[in-house]
Amino acid sequence: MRYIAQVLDLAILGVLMESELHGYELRKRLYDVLGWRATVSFGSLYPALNRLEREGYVKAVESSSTTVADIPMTGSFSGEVAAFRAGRRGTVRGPRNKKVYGITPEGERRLGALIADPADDERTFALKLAFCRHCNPQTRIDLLVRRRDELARRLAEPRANMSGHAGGNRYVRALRDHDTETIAADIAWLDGLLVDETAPTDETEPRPDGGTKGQDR
Amino acid sequence: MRYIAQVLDLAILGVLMESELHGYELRKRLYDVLGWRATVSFGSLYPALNRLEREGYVKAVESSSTTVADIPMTGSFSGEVAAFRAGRRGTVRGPRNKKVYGITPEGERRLGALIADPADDERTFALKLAFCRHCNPQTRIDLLVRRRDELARRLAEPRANMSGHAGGNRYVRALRDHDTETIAADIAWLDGLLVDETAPTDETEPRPDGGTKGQDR
DNA sequence: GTCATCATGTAAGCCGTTACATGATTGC
DNA sequence: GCAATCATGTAACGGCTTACATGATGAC
Repeated sequence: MRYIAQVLDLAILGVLMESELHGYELRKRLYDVLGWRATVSFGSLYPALNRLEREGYVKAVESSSTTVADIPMTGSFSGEVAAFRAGRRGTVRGPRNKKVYGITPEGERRLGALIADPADDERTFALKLAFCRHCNPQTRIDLLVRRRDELARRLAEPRANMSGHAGGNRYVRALRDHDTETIAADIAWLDGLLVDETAPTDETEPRPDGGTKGQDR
Repeated sequence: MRYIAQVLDLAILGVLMESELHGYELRKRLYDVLGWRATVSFGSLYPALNRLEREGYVKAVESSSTTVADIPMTGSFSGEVAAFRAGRRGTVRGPRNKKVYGITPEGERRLGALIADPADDERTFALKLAFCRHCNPQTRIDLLVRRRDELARRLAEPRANMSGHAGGNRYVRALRDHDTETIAADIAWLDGLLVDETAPTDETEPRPDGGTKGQDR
């Protein structure tokens, strides 16, 4: 079975959707956005970037104005010389031998497809939600509902009928009870997001009174 | 770096500590105890059992009285014959070609060492807690404190200074806020467990007024 | 000139999965 | 007899990590 929704693809395309970045910076950004949830190592990040480039979803760009912290032209020449010396002439490289990637139109479509793909788990859901503003409202609602249903299913499942035998000790029970509460809270949160989603407010940010977080929690 | 605290070892030794089981049943029990958290596939379970047997932590036992649902002697003979016919004479097998495992004294020590090992993550923590009643109080407290500290660290970390650039959209914010709340709830839960742990109540189960769950949440 | 950090990559291996294969037992 | 379930295993592979290797750049 071929996985469609891979964590790395989602993560990379998602952050590249926001801005052009090179691998090293991309990883940091990913951490900023998703914290401990997405600790991607370089050993998997760089091969993934190369693969995505081969597949045409991202491409190396001149590290131009769009990049966040970009030293305009100082030292750029020596950097280029260094890159030249290093024999890296095949690809587009920036000053510090950086290779800045941008997302292609195909990549954008791919990201949309990844988010829309109904096969999601713990890891992919967070990523999909983080980047779901790039897809249409219905896909977004579907994502939230799907997640909600999955959590509801977990709440409903029998789980540990500890009648009679050892195994139902206090620690297992504590764990199970806490799970139940956490899942219930998650569902409430998702319901809140769904309300926001169906409410016909404009997508622009300000709105001083609580929109995402609010009174129902 | 050699991992000490492997999920499978913890899970297998932990449930075998409760009762003697064969692989198939063990997996179900594991699900009962830990739910979606520990979905171990047979493809990894059986090799792991064999490995643990080689290492002397578990051993095949006569599927005797201790097993939960054990058909005493009916059809047992034909089962043995079948097992004989199947050429399984090397090892101890039950009626349905079952191989029932029990934990050895070395296995118990191993389980204790696994629980005490300070390298824990999301997956191992739950398992350790589930089976921690088999280890001494201080190890248990250490485990809880370690987890608490880790979560507190996550709460404290800067995470997403979204000043200025795209990336701080409402969905990322919703995710981050929800994370914060979940972690805070987890810490409160751990604090509750720690209070229970330090309070000098006996470990026996009854105690009508809330012990594990309580008034502070 | 040297150290920390930035930056990119490769190789090996771990931990686990899915898919497949086999056979026993039970229920109908 | 036949299907569903119980029960155990193997083979292939997938995704990700750690450890290693290389080099550029900036700070001092």
